[in-house]
Amino acid sequence: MEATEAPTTKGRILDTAEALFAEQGFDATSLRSITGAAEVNLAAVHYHFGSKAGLIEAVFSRRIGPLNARRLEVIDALEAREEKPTVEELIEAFVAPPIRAMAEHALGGPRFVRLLGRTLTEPNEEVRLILFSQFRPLVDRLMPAMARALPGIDRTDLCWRFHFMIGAMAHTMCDAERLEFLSDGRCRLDDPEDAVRRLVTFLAAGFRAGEET
Amino acid sequence: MEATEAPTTKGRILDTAEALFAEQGFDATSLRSITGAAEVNLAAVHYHFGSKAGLIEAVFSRRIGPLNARRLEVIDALEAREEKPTVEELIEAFVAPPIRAMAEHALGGPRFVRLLGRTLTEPNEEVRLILFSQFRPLVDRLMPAMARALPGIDRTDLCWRFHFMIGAMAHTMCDAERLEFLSDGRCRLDDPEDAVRRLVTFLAAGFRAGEET
DNA sequence: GTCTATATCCTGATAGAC
DNA sequence: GTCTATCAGGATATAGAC
Repeated sequence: MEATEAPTTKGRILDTAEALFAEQGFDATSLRSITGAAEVNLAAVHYHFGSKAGLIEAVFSRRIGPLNARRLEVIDALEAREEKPTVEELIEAFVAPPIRAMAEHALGGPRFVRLLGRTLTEPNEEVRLILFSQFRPLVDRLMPAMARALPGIDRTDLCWRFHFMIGAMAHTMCDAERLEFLSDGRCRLDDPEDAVRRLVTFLAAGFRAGEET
Repeated sequence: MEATEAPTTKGRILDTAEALFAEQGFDATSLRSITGAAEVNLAAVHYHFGSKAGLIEAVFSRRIGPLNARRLEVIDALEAREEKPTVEELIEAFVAPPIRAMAEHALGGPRFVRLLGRTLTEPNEEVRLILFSQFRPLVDRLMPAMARALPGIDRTDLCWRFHFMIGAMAHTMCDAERLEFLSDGRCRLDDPEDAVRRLVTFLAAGFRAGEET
């Protein structure tokens, strides 16, 4: 599927909805503002997606599949290798794809990444369920691998730390403004590799805390 | 000011709005649903708060003041002491009050904490500004103290790590459900002291990563 | 598939009696 | 301070022509 599907009506709606949802949130974005900006008729939304909820789901499923596929590819490669994957490598496999995607048009760019990050703390029940189901297979692959990489850390701690990791990652994905604010402009999010490196360093140390050596 | 102000109309509106905002978000919560649940007249909202935006601001300012005051108290005590505050102590001063507040009626309990956590990634511009201004003095006290506690970490790294800390904390505050989901029920948020301990351990290790010893 | 026109409902806000 | 009644506008969704 194309990154930007401007030619077709359906694609234009998806692209515009993604952008407006990311900027304003779901409830604050009306179908009228979407169809207006996309220069498409209001009724086209209901024709192609059935309802607003259908459109929201479509916006997510278009991007999350490829994103999680990329993470799983990296994990597969790491586990097929002879040496055991390190904590750093596993964390990077999880954290890097969305952050790198901020610079990649094909995965929705900063617009979608910000939307995804914010949606990780979204109250809307429908949206939660979509994300839960999409993330389940990923968590089921990653958690055991992390456990093997960190034999000194007990399972409960591992879960807590995984939770903290999601929080740090989500916040990095969606709140470049606050980062600039509290660093007085010192830190910026324009170099994804720099951000990934700093995040992985931080998280790996956190995961290793108290490890028996 | 009382924790729950059910007797007065104004207080009932605040309590109910806090609860509904936390469950559904700001846009999805209508004034009618608030006044309905509070068993108060619709017009009372405009009489007491002027507008919906005024109500939102009131919901926050009632709680954030005391919460940040508590953090500053602890930081003051740490800095008045003879020995230099440790990273762990400073992190706890920042992170513990909201997590402990989940068990404290006086600070709004889990309702408000969840609301605050979610609002840290809120797109609504007005709400962002309220939070930014309330957090500025806290950041200005805490960052230099952290820098003194971690002389081996450069300023830019410190800002990034502070950012990661906010993410981990916010996620812990607002997403107990996902924590249970990904831990298959192993981790629960019902013991605040346990959560604080785990979070502080994780974050302190992250902050110390690569420290010159 | 795309359009116009419209149905139906809900939103925040206000005027004015009590 | 609290109420009723209502305004003006925007929301999602749909029916039906082309």
